[in-house]
Amino acid sequence: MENKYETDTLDLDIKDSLLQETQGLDDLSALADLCNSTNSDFSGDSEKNVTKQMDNEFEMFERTTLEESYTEEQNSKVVSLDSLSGSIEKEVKNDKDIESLRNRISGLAATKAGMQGVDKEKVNRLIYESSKGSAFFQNEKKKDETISEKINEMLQKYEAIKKSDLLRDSIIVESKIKELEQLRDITQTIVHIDMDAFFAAVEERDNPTLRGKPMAVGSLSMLSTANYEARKFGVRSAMPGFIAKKLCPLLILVPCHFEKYTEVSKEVQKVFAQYDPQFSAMSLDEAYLNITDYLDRTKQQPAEVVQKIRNDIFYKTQLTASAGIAPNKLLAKICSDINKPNGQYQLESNRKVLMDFIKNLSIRKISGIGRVTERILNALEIKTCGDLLEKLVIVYKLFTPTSFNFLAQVALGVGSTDVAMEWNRKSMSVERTFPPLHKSQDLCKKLRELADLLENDLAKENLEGRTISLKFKLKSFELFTRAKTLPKYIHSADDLYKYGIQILEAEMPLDLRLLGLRLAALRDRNDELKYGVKKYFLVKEENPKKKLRLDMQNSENDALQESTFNTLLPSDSSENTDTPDSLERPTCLEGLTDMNQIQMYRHMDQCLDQFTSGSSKLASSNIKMKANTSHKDNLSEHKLTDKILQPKDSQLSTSEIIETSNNEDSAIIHWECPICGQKFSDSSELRINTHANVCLNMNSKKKKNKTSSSSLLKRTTHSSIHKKNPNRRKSTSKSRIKNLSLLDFFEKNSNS
DNA sequence: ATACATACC
DNA sequence: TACTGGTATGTAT
Repeated sequence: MENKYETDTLDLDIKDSLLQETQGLDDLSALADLCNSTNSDFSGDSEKNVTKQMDNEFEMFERTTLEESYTEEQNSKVVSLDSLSGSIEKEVKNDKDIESLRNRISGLAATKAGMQGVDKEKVNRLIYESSKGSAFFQNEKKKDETISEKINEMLQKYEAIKKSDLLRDSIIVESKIKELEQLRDITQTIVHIDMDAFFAAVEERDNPTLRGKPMAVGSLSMLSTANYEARKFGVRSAMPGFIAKKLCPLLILVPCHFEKYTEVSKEVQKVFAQYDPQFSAMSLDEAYLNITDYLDRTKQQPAEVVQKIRNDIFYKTQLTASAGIAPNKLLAKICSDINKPNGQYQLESNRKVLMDFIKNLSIRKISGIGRVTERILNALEIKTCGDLLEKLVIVYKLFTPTSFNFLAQVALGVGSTDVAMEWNRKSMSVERTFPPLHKSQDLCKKLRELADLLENDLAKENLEGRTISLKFKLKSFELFTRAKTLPKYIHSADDLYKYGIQILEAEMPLDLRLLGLRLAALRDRNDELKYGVKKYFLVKEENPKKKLRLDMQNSENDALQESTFNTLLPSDSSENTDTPDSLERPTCLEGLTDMNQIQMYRHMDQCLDQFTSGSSKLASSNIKMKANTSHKDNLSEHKLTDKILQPKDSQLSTSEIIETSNNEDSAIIHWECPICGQKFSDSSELRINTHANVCLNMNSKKKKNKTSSSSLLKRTTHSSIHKKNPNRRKSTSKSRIKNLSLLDFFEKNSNS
């Protein structure tokens, strides 16, 4: 069977060349990006050594060659970019890029061992032809150049730093290392389990005809996963099917059956649950388990337990899995790859063993270090975790604190053992690629489809959100996002469309190949009921017209809030003795019922519509349709958010609304806006916050002067040591933000 | 808060 | 002909 696909010779050649040039992996760069821009495996697997090496081999070719050409191009940029590109153009014939790409990949991969200096001409041709033929390639190339620039900047810094005195920094880094050593926990037994070529394996299982043949799950546009036969040809996950077909003409494409994989995944996860009920699934085919308890209970060895898990999986699903056993997630993940497929690897829970293990480990193996970071680190001559440890001072000087923290942990093989952490979602989105569209009508239709899809998904989890964002991918593959935080929570397709279209229209005309719609700042739709208005407002008992007051301290504490509700509040009043007039404005909190809600809602909607639709008119940025305009031109145009939000005459319109809708007879007044004085008969948190936000936006834009309070909202750059996800419930942090912005407003008022 | 980039599967 | 889709997070402004 193998002969049929002529894999034998290829195999050998590749193995040979790999042995001779293992360090070829060190030269990394772009073409991998070009052929594989979005990362890696869907059903995340690489394979057993031989095939794995083959993958690497292809990558190696792609990367080294492009690296060279880019470097060359960049160097010559200094001299004369025009002359160079001109010469390339003359030099190169317009063969079909398809053909040449195939030739290069298969041909050069097979002869890699001897092809050192061979190919500059060929490579130039490849770039030229691909550039000419494919917007995708062009875009990737541009991205790559941006990275190269960044790297150059960094290297310049590096030169400067090398000369400086690093003693102080070394001490800091040393203490950081000590700190991490203290933190190191090797008492846990963490397992990372990863199904082998998951999607493909399921398809093979259900259709044995496919076995032994190169096969991939996906379409001509994109593959999810390839089986091991296919991988021998260089076919990989996240590769477009039409390229895979060129690498391997006999490749069988099987369409994706996601529901089926989900079903199988459930079976697999049942097995996981028996060994660790708290296991965390990273995707359909992959999970972390902490089997420490299980080992204690059953007095078994890790390796035998993991073997059992894998047996169970096979028994239940007829599918194989690979596993890594290690003292933390970072290491377990790496280990699961070592004896893949259908194998496992245990890393002893011993500091020395583990340090030796990572010493020569390519940084790229670490989850979280992708090709960009890899390139950057490589530029600093950091290729392994050992290098990383050695050069940690440099890393400290050149990277942000967050990145340094992460890399320091990597360098020491320190990782989280926290498998049970619950997850909660922060956003929900849908996006679709289509043949480029430019007619606004068509685009609107697409948006509508997305809105319907998203509404559906949101409903499944009973979510609503107030930050809506659109994603645009131009025909040229350039990517843009536009987001807007609304003054109210939304979830319906109508609302998603209504607000989405405003953003979309503001950017037209567009020539898009993809449109995406996302909703963030989510909360459960019941939260509005659960965390009622009392949280934000406290009442001064002795005052007949009760006072409104911000409650920052108690916003998260229902019990406390309950108890203080009928008292005047503020424990923090001492520090806020300078409270502005606005706080003294009488606000009625009597009878927290929801009378006249319909009218209220109508009013708010009008108010909001006024607010938001006024904004879209002002927006006029156009995402460029042609490659003529430069990216930077574009960037400057993006800064129109302020304009969008500028209320201008919205003050007027609001008061108009007040007058029209605030019918004296009908409304029982429950509260009065401390900002604009508007009276409301509704008491729900959402309405009040919604209104407050509108007012805040209007008023804060009116006053241009910034106040000290804005520093409250500023992020602190030097943040936590270990960026562990605190996983707070959403509404908590959000309440805080709201309170802050309200406070912000009041302080501004007091200052003016 | 927004835009964009990187990363993961 | 044809280069994904969903989510999180880091970085810069």
